[in-house]
Amino acid sequence: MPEPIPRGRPRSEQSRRATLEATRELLHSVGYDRLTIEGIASAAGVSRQTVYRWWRAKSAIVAEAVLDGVIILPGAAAAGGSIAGILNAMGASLGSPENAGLVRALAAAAADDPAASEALYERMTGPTHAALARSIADGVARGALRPDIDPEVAADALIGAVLYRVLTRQDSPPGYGDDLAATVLGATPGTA
Amino acid sequence: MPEPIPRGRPRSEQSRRATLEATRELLHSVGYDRLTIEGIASAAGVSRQTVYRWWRAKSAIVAEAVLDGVIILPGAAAAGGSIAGILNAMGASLGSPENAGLVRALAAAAADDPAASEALYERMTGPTHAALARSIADGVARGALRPDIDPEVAADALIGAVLYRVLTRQDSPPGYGDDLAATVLGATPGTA
Amino acid sequence: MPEPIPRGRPRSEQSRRATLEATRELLHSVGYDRLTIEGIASAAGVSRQTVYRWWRAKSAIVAEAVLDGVIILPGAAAAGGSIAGILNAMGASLGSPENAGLVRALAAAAADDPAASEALYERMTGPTHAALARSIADGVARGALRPDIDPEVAADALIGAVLYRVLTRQDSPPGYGDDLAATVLGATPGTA
Amino acid sequence: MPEPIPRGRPRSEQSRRATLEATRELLHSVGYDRLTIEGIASAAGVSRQTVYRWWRAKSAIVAEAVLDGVIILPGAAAAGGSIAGILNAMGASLGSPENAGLVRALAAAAADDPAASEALYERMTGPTHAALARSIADGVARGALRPDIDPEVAADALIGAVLYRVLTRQDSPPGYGDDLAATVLGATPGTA
DNA sequence: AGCTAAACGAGACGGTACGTCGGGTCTTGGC
DNA sequence: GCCAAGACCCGACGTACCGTCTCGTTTAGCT
Repeated sequence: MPEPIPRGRPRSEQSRRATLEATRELLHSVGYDRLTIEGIASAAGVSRQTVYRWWRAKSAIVAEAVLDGVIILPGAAAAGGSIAGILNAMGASLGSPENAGLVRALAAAAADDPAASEALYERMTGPTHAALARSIADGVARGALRPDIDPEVAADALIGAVLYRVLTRQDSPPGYGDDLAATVLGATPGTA
Repeated sequence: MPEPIPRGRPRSEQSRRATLEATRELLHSVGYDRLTIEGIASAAGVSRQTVYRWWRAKSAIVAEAVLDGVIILPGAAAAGGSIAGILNAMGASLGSPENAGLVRALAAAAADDPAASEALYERMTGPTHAALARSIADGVARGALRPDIDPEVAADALIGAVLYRVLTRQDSPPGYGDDLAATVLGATPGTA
Repeated sequence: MPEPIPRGRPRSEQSRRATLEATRELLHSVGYDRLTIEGIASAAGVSRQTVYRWWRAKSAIVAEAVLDGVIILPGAAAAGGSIAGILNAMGASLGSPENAGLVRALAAAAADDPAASEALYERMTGPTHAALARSIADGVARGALRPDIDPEVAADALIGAVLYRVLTRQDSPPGYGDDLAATVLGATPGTA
Repeated sequence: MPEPIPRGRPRSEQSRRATLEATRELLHSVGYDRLTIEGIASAAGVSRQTVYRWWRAKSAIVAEAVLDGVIILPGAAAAGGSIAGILNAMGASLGSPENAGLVRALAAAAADDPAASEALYERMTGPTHAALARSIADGVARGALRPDIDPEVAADALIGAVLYRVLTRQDSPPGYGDDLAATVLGATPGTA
């Protein structure tokens, strides 16, 4: 049994949560570049040492916050829905300035650290990507979508388009999700 | 005449270039997060004060380096080519690890500062986007592409797909540009 | 009976000794300033908490180590001998660099904390001082020493001279004890 | 000329003085052990970095404060006076609790760092020692003092006696200087 | 040629955050 | 109730950069 007997004072789950939530809060308000471990600790009411005990860098805290579901972005949550449903959920929520800022912060975290990048992929874009690809593959199989569509690549394009607009700070108009689906898949929302 | 008569010692163009080039170099080697003004100045053989005299923040230096063409990414350069040509140029060059790193650094800069974001858009993705949209619109007008394609949105999707793969650190296989064009536009490279 | 019945696990004498001996060791090797409770505990193979349970500060540990005889300096031990004998024993042993370092460490401890100071006085310099004063008083009474000598003050001067040379890091030459006795008491070693 | 041309912003003499004076103040109030660079900087109204730029350790600051005359102890100042005059000046001033505390702090600094030790010797005890030795040698030569007195050793004994009483926290009674001179030199104050 | 004015290098300054060390306190489980 | 283990908050350490501020020096255009 490789399970080590726990010794000493157990780790405070409350401190862990407070740290992750403070990180989310600060990511919202100041972005990734101005996010500091000092600031996280003080906002969480936790000592700096405790933060350093459990995380090696600010990107690692962001990664865990994402993996833990403390930071949630819509899209993945709508994984069970239709293609246009997912896209509209993404577009709508990312349209709000605060969520757009959070996405940019997460992109910066991903750019900074491969581990954070992987965490983000695993928890946020990955599931959405998979859901989209599955729906598209299904549509292709049913003959409802063009046969020359590669579902994986199409999912890249759908997610990428939204990401591109957020990073370049272009608002996505209300019906953007529908337009995107129509353009990429050659499908009106209702048909897919 | 709002043009002020230049007095005193003129600004050193050499210092300006050295600063921008050192910035490009460091963006390559350490990324945006670990880029420091101190480091730029010392790598450029320029005093810190001179950097601060001309730029307000590191993101501003990055922005000017981009606007000035000191930092160049392929894609925009291939603006005159065919759709698949542009995509393959982007995909190929971004496939190389060093360029991918540079793209991630620029994405972080864009996430950090709206001004840098705008500069990047104006000089890097914007022209590519416009070229793609023009070519696509042309194809649609000629009847070579599906009529339900919105050229602007399609260009978002094409660029976004590549960006998405770079940010999530997924290598794009050799023929990815072709696949992408086929999937989004329903066109084989040769026909567009 | 004010003697409380001891309950629970008795205090570990081994931990106590190990702590005091580790303290002596570290006082030797790093001095008082760089002496840490953390270091003592780990060198003694004892938990930090156990140290804190029994001592309030590092100076208290030093004090107890002295009182307990774990730290011994010559001089007091030679209390039964002649004046010159005591002085030469002090001079000789303090002449060795390691003992001189220890004396400086103890002086720093004494400077830091009145309680440590008192412990040192009680166990180390006090007995030596008393022995010297007694011998001197005896010599004065016997007419072997000048009558205008105040034995207490003379003892201050003898001990102080050695201490002064150690603190200012001046080596005491071999015959320094004799010179000192001759100068202060007007006596050649043999006559006292 | 090995004189380097001064470049850049000149060092602030005010910051230097403020640092040294804050050090003296804190040495008085908290002693050497609880003296911190953080505390010095904040008491001096100077940034921590500025302190670190000029001094490598707290003992170095103490040393410079002594060498610079920011910390002054009587004795050396009375170097021109008679033997009993010097001793009484030392005794009287060291008798005051605050000065005694300062002496203990300086002793701890000397114990901590050879460089500080040397500075203290050069500026504080050294001159007093030399003055005493000179006066004593003079007395011996004039026949006013016993011929078997070694002036250097006698000076050790006189200074050492005072130092010993301060370190062991024994108050020196008013006439202690006279007693000391009489005991060590066999001389009443008036005769020397 | 001398004067004026701005850019330049050097480098000190007050700061903020870094990542680490140690100090004391506390909370577990085992003895 | 002692003890090892180890987490906790706190404060200081010494370092790296930040952005600002003098300095003396350099390099132009204008008298």
